[in-house]
Amino acid sequence: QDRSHPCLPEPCPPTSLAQTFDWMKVKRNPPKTAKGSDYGPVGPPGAMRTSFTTKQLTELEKEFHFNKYLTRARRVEIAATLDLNETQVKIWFQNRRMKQKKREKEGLAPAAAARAAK
Amino acid sequence: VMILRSRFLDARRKRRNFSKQATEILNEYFYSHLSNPYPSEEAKEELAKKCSITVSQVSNWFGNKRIRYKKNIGKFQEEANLYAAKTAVTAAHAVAAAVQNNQTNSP
DNA sequence: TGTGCCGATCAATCATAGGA
DNA sequence: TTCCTATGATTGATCGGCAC
Repeated sequence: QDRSHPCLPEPCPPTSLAQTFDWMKVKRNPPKTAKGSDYGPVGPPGAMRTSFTTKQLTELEKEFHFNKYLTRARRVEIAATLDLNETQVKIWFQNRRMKQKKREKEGLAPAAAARAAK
Repeated sequence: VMILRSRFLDARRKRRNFSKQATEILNEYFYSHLSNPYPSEEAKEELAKKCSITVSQVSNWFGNKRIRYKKNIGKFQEEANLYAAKTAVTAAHAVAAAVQNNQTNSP
């Protein structure tokens, strides 16, 4: 919770006509990716964006091909096998489903667009 | 190290910059809605059509624009004033046309 | 009251395009 | 060609809302 420093100047250019709207102040909470166990070296506070390994991504893709949705049991199993949080696995599947939907959508639009363009 | 991930799986990242006119249209929308630059799905579709790009690309453009704008507002000041002036002129013309039209068709 | 999903978005990063 | 900045795309994770 140290993101909001109490002494930030935040000066506005003199001849600035543009205002500072709320959307420009939006700040998200940092990822709370604390592994199941613990870590000693570094990584004390919250955490950072996890970078999945090729192996983890390959296994996740393989599983996704088999099942678009996971059961609690399967999620636990995969998380343990790939050394990830259950949440990370859950979120990965969620994002993967959205990605799939987006691709299907984009995969049909071009055809229609090409037809409409003629 | 193993960060070599995408090197393999992302050969598709062959991007092309949008046309100058497309960028012009997107910027006009962005700066004329600077108080809330979040186009609705319908607005995105309309922009996509005008710019000849996909709705996803419009979303990407606004996402990148918002983040980069607030990251360094000063850097975009010049651009912001440029488009603000442009839309102001457009608005003025619209008003003038409206007045003209009102005088012509006043029952 | 708690959990998962959706849709949108954020934020950091990747990789290329473009200019000096 | 080399170096640096601008920019489109990708993606792990967050936010608000909804359903159960």
